[in-house]
Amino acid sequence: MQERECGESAAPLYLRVRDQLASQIEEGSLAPNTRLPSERILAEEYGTTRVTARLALAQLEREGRLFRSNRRGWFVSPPRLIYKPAHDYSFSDYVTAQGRAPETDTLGVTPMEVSPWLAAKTGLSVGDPIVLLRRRRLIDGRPVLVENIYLNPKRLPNIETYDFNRSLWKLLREKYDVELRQKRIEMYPTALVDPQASDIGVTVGTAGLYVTRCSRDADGCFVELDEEFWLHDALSIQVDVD
Amino acid sequence: MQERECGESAAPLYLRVRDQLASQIEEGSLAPNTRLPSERILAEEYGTTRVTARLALAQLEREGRLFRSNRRGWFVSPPRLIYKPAHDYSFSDYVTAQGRAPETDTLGVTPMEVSPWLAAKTGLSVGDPIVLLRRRRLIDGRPVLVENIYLNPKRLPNIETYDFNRSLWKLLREKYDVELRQKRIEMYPTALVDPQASDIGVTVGTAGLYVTRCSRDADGCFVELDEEFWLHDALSIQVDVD
DNA sequence: TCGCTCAACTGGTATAGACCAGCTTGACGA
DNA sequence: TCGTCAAGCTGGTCTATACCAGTTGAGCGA
Repeated sequence: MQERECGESAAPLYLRVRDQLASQIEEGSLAPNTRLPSERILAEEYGTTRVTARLALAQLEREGRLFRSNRRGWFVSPPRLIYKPAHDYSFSDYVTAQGRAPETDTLGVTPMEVSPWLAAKTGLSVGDPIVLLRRRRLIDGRPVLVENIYLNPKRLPNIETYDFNRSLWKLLREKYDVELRQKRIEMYPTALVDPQASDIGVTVGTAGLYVTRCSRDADGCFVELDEEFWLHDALSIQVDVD
Repeated sequence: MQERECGESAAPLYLRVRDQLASQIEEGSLAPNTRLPSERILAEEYGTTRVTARLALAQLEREGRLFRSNRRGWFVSPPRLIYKPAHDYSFSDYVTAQGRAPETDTLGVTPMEVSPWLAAKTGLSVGDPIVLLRRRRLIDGRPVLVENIYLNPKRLPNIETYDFNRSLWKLLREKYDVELRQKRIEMYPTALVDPQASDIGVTVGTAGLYVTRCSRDADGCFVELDEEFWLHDALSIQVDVD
């Protein structure tokens, strides 16, 4: 939208380094998913120390232009995925539609009991049975989110026996004849902490977006509650109303 | 949602400092808007250096639990404002409804011409007249967002002559008989840069949320495009669909 | 050819200082 | 009483260095 106007040498050194890297990204000499030179080399190139180079890199990371892969290096962020949480598209479908390659790992399926927090969100009673499904999703080989999905076994009997590496939405429709209505979506930016950070393979404190969706069927019966922990630079949310 | 399980001394020092501060915030001994001891004093208390203390503080800032006021110190973040961008509530009304005190500053009103970027968003033609309104909004005295509002003077003649410190939404309804339909909302987390960062009074690189809304009236005529730059810890987005 | 080991690299964490710029506060003077 | 100004505080930026932990890739041996 708007670009910083300042190019003065009055700006702090780390922001001048940021500006030079940013313009290389914009002009395309650093393509998406390209790995940058190491912090030590960058520091030397710009005649400064690693601490200052890291400030510049961290600034670009906060802006969503760079990401890091644990102890492997810094990379140029690919474009954000357009994500419409109000729609029922499957992850695979809309990632594919945007020319990217989706993958899904199931991290675990755990039958458990409804906690007070879950009860408040879903309308179920504390102690009711619930099934927790944890998945990790990748785009072009990069993990971009993990999700906790709480499924209502009353509405979805034997749900834990299916294969969750395919589209859950298609599963619900085909096997349980569920048509989702009412959906409440909440989201806010926050930092990723463990266990989500290590599931995604990023440092604790990496910026993220927390998204939660509570879905009910046409009768108002609770079907599933979804908690998603996204990397902050991986998505752009889009919602149409009216 | 989920809390870190680790309390082992194996964790990095800056995360152990983070944990101690975080539990003080949770148990309430550090109330919202309380100022923390200075970085130098915290470093001494925890037997470490300022750099490490700053790592812990920055981590809590990323999580949305602390915020800083330029060269004044670190403060405990108040609860997030529940924000429903799909609704037409006025900022003042929903801030007040949540027991907080809203304020609005008008930063400027500028007639200008539609840029290519704006043309793509609005459907207007490049070079058409448009009015840019820039405002800053505060909650309990803390600036939490700045916004650029692009108003269509064809639909809203003489719009630049009104007082913008009151609700724009009420103004449109009362003076122009506008009833907004169709609304396209997009948002993504990013870092705040100048000029938004200095308008809000935070350091360049502070985490933010970019929200844009494009509104049309019942005839599909473009009314206004809104770009909002929020502090990331100030809000929680809520959208209901179907 | 295949698998393993290990050295060299990466970023992650941490110390110990330094100086600068903006804010706050209190003493002082009009 | 009120405004001014300077001292002392705050965080913001920066240097120089050190060691640790996970990744990578080259080279060796079976």
